[in-house]
Amino acid sequence: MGWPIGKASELSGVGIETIRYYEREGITPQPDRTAGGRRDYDSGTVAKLRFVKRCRELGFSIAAIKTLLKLSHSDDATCEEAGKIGQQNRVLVREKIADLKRMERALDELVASCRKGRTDCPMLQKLFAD
Amino acid sequence: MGWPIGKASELSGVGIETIRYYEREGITPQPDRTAGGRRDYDSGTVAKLRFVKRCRELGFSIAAIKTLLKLSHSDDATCEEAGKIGQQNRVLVREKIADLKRMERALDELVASCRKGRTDCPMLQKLFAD
DNA sequence: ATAACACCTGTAGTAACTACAGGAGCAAAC
DNA sequence: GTTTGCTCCTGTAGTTACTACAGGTGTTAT
Repeated sequence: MGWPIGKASELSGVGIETIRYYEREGITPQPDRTAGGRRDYDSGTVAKLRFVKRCRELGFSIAAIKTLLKLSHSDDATCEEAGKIGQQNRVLVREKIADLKRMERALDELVASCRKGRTDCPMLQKLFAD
Repeated sequence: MGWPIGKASELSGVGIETIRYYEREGITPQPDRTAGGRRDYDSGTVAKLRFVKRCRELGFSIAAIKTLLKLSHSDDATCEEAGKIGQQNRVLVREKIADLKRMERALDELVASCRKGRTDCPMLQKLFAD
């Protein structure tokens, strides 16, 4: 007897509905069931849930996490491969940062001249310009 | 006779399927139709499409863009309100940047020690740790 | 025994598109 | 005048990673 889904959720930080979603999607393994048909989690599956949670917080896609989980349970040297996936993700993260910084700078400029009581709006005008 | 959807797409930079989506969603107005039932765009609607495109590039949500479009066609002084929406969006953009920077720093550290030929992987170990 | 709660399955909704399938209009070449 | 090839039409389904029910069952505490 391990833990029911509510406890697994608490221990891993993954929401109950999300745990069932990960199971449906084949990201985490199907846990045992109790006589009454309820999910019964062992520490290994809880660890995998925690792993998925941390990976998501680092911006990894579900597809990448599936690969990382497979790698982490294979015998061959997988450090290089795992590192590559981490680096690829970092590239994506950096691209997103660059995009958002561009947005921030553009917004700074657009918002700067908006003021109470103006009848024209320079921001809207610039966005509408040819 | 204005332009067909393909030309409107070219002029505005919005993809054809996306133009039809914006119309369905009530973001942009329904254009006139030719005798044959094809969409016939005028310069005003093309301008709105370009506006939506620019707003999306600045990170505005579709809901926010709907409001901005309404504001831009109202008579009362809307500069303050528009500016507020811009500022709110900038806050969201900054939050996203902060999140992504946290991810980037964490990834830097995790990826750093990954190397070819290692049988253990410090990255995977850290992600799996209790 | 009953009330309250945790859990079950299955389905639908979210944001903002994107990608078909299957059909019809239209312009130019032959 | 018809055939080729292109653009366009509607309607529906898929994408990502969840989240939120509805309607029902198991378990625990009083």
